[in-house]
Amino acid sequence: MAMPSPLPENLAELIAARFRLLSEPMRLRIIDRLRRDEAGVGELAAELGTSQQNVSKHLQTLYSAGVVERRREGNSVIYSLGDAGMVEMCDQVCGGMERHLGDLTSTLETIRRS
Amino acid sequence: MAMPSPLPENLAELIAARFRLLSEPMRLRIIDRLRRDEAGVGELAAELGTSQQNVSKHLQTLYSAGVVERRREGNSVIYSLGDAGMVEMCDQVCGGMERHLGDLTSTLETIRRS
DNA sequence: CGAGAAGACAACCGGTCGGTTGTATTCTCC
DNA sequence: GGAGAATACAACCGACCGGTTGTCTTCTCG
Repeated sequence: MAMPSPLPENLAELIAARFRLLSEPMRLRIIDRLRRDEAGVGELAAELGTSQQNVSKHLQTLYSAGVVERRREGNSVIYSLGDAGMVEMCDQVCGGMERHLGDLTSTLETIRRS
Repeated sequence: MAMPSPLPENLAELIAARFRLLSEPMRLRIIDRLRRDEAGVGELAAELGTSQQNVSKHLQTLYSAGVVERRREGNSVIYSLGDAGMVEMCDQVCGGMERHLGDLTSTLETIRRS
């Protein structure tokens, strides 16, 4: 897919919003967990070591963006990944970091430059 | 590249920081502009319709993360892209949006769900 | 050397957002 | 129907961050 050039402001905002979804560690960890298997809110909260409310809030964000699907099962709500593209992006950014000579080097580099 | 699972907190933060770089419209527009050709700070500011200070600040951010290279040329400082992976990520997120039935539909969907 | 151009740096402000706390809603089971 | 479990919703707070304003440094050129 070709990006229009110069990138219009409104399109830039749409793309930025997409990246912003993945710019929070907790959301990345939720996606990573759902990548292996669907799960309920309480289950996610327990495994990720945070509150039910926090997980619920992030799941709302991801659901509004279409990243995640949900389905009611008895008293629970089961969430699962609904957008394979997001997982691909996670993998790609990992590749990008590998290209930067590993996490440690990248981190040290950031510190050195700041 | 395989992602470790479950995703450790510190690695999640590194990845999130990477995505956060691309989560701002102005930074995306700077990258998009540099994609075609290298440019100086004032040049970028004029073309993108913002202040010299603002562009300079964003360029510092991108430089610290290794996304952008710089070189002195007389009285100017010329910036250019130094990380091809970032451009690939921009293209991929565009593909993801196309998968969502286009920008308009995606936007309407977001509004409807909020 | 003095003037002016180009860019970097610092302080500040207002909005956004992640996390917490408290509560409302919805379902199950007895 | 009542109790309790699972989840969503709302209000709040503190931190972070984008943009602006002001200034300092560095370079060029006459």
